[in-house]
Amino acid sequence: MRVSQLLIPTLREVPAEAEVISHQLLLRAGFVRKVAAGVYTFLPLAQRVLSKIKGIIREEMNRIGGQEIVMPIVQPAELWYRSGRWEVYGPELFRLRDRHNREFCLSPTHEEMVTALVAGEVRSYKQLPLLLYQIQNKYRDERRPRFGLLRGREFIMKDLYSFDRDQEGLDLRYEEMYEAYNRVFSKMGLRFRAVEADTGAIGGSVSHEFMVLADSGEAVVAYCPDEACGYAANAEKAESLLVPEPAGEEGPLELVATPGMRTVEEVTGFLGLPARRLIKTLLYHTERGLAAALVRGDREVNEVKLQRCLGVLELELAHGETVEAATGAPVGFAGPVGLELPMVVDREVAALKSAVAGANKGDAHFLNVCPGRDFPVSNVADIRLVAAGDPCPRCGAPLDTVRGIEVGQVFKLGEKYSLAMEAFYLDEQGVKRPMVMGTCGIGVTRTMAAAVEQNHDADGIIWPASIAPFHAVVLPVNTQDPAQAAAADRVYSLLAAAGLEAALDDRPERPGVKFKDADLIGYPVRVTAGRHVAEGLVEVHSRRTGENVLVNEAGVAETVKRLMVENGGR
RNA sequence: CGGGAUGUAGCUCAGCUUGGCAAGAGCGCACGGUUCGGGACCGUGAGGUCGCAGGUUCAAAUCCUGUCAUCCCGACCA
Repeated sequence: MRVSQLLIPTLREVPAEAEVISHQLLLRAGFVRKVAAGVYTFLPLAQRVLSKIKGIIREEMNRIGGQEIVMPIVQPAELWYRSGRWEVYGPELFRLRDRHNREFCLSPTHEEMVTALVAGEVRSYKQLPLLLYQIQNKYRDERRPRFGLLRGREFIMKDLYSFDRDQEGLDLRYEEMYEAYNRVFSKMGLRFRAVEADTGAIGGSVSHEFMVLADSGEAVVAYCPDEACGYAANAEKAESLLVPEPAGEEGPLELVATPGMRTVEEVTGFLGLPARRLIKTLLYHTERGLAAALVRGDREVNEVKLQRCLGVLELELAHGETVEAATGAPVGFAGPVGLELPMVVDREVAALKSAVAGANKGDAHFLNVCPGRDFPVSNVADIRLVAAGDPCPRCGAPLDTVRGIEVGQVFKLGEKYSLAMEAFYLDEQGVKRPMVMGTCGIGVTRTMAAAVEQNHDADGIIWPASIAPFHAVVLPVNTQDPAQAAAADRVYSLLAAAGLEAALDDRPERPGVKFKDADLIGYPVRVTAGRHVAEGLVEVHSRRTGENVLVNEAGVAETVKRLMVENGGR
């Protein structure tokens, strides 16, 4: 395609609204334009990248037997009432009413709809397993859209739903989806890691997330550096081995004055004790009232784990006034002794022999607090956040952490939706059974942005060849020079004949502009027809490695292919 | 949801404190010319309801009130 005819509005300056690098580069390189907060138009280059990403996904979904369908974006509330998620989903669900005042929502996901479809159309075990998927717009009214395409309110997602006869079938399906996802992201040329994950709002039991590794990622992954072990989990979910801590002698409960000592640092500094000997008591507000969470002073609460443990939908750290009203002491002096609230005790706290804790009284703490003796430890659980250096739950090696962008997730849903939507089948004996479901999703637009986050330099984007908008750009240095223009045209035709997608930058711009744009847009390979055309040679340049080779026209296609492979092509 | 900031040409921004000549600059765009291997130069020109509404005033981009939008930070670790 001729660049002079393409809509590629590149920008010299960084738009003021863009903070993260993928957002800046996608705007500057002419891939996207913002329409509203978290809502974007995809211009031709972006559309080409998205097509490549979708193509790779389709190949792999089809390979495991997936059948592509398209379901509506606008969904009747009735479907969501049936699953209970009309209430559960909260303000993130885009809700609307039609002229008859009937309630609808814009779909954030399609479990209800696809299950209702299958419930109506599938009757027999002979029709199972069934895998349906779609690549469709999704809507989430984010509390705060940000990071450009990484957290939008409208985005493109591939979602697949599997329907099996039983748990064994689901287990098999899960393996297939997991492997398919590994192939998908490998083919995209991205550095990624599959990690154990919490199942969140969609519900279900087992889940893995696929993380594109990038320092700018929002998610933290804890992983075992021992390749043979291979443990890796989202920090929201990650566990660690319980290490018994020699934690002092039992002694009589003692009240000490700790005037103005509110924080862990202040209290431990004042008393001359390590933070791991302190019990931190956090009060949380839930829809079922207040609850207390107890972790060691040197630890942080993992709210995802806590929420799961309490079995609540809302979980928010209580405000200062609430804490005072509940404990009778200002913030900083809460403790478990005598506290009349449901309590979740972290297993490390339960393991302490003697500790310091707030006295529920202003400017005072208790010494020698003994879990079990001075307060009940009926509800013990792992509710702490892992940290780098904690022992791996599988092999004990110190865990490492890395940041990532979640681009895909695989779930086992089980029978939750098939029961709610009455998706049953008859087995060989004529017995009615609920289908057992699985699901997996890939954020298509987010993957594009994540690819940029991971693959760029000071000059612009460096697309992996398999998802690049074009494989190469052919760049005549001086379009006024008939020899260069003609050589560029010939090379462009040769590349097309070799099955390569090339763009021809035939704009009558000065060379500097075209070179800058080529770098910014991130074509994996650039073929320059310039001063060496007189000798019958053109330059082939790798965007990623900077490798530059002079070849004659007959060798161009082959050289481009070689450089593409080195740049994540296939 | 709480806090902060911003809104002036397609983009980046100045002007606002202290109201007052015709509302500006750079880039981009159009035309002419010179240039042509890493975002050229000269000349000419087009382009703006100063986010929107109301108010104060002889006079508002500038002051006041409201509103909308966008961005950032936070959403409490006791």
